Amino acid sequence: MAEPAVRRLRADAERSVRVILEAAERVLAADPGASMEQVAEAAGVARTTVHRRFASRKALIEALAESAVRQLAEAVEDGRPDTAPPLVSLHRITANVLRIKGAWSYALSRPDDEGGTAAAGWEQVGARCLELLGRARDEGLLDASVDLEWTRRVYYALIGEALHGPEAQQDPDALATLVVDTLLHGAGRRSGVN
Amino acid sequence: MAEPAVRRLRADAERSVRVILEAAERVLAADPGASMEQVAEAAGVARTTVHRRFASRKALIEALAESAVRQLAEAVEDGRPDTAPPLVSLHRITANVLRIKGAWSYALSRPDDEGGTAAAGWEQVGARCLELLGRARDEGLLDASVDLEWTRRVYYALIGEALHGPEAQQDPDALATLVVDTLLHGAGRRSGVN
DNA sequence: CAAAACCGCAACAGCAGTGTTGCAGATATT
DNA sequence: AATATCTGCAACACTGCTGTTGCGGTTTTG
Repeated sequence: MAEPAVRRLRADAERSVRVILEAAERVLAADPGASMEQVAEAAGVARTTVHRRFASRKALIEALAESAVRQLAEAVEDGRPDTAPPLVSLHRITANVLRIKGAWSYALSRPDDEGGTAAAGWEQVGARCLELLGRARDEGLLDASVDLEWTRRVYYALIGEALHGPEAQQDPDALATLVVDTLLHGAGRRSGVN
Repeated sequence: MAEPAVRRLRADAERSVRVILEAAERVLAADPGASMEQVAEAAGVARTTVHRRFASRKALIEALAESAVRQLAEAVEDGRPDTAPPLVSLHRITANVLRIKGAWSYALSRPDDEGGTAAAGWEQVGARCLELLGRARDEGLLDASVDLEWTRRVYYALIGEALHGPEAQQDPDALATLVVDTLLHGAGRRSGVN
């Protein structure tokens, strides 16, 4: 079952796939409507080669999303969301995800695509995130009255926002601190309570 | 100066413009790559009529953005951002903006378009928002150490997020409360301090 | 009511993007 | 070294969207 259904690709072909996916990310992030031609050019490859590796434009984008969401899921798991203390895990995951999402911003920009292999990955990430937030709430890190779904969406939005402005230049840990801090305390006045 | 450079449109033509803009919002919100044909059909109008009123696809989208941003600016001003108490103004503006942005989500989805008439409107809205937040900080509503730019972007993101999920069905005031509350306090545990 | 403006309809030209095929030469695999 | 695979290139058909023009009929305006 672990063996691929199709015969394994030759080394250079596999490299082409990688290069094309990376180029697609760059080009489509700059212009979501960009053509296969532009992707091919950015990859330093002929347009026909792109079509050889990916049956259609749709297939390319789906493959891109799947590749990225796999890395994202890995980034989440690396933060040990179900064993480490919630605050620690939250910080680690945030830093990891910021790194991945910075590199694959386009590929990860359509979580709700319906009917793709990537959808499953998104559900896993979403579930893990909810578990973590639930644990955080149980341990008193989050207010008992918060809506976890809403909190998760706010968390996603903060991550997305942190990657856009000038602060995106900061090192990942500082950024993660900003995101987590904002998520937990907002912008209101601190009452000396940490 | 106040008189239009072009001769005033006939009543039915002006109505066409409005109908087309509303249809464009609906159609493009569902699919940003939708064709003029689809817009025309949704508006109950021939495709050529769309082209008669808007020189090009680009012009249509620009007009749509401008119309929406004008309403947005109005919604902000209605909240009296520079006279009312910050918290009151913040709540009112949030409710107003949620209403407008709910109706024109596509038209308002590209604040940084560069080189359009709408850009000026966006700058005005952004400036007003910053002023308000600055006043809120001066009066102790926001923490003295917060970055106003970051706070503003978080505010925008929260508004955008509030319009997507299930909570979007709630009445505008409850929604505004959720947004403002999250902005000020985040999701962390409340320390009994209001 | 008469002029002007607007609309729908049909037809057209043009263009850009997609996806396919065939072949000759380069590259990896055994 | 022999074979299978991959690539670039050129060409092609096809589709869908844009933008334009002209005309006959309708609606607003003054």
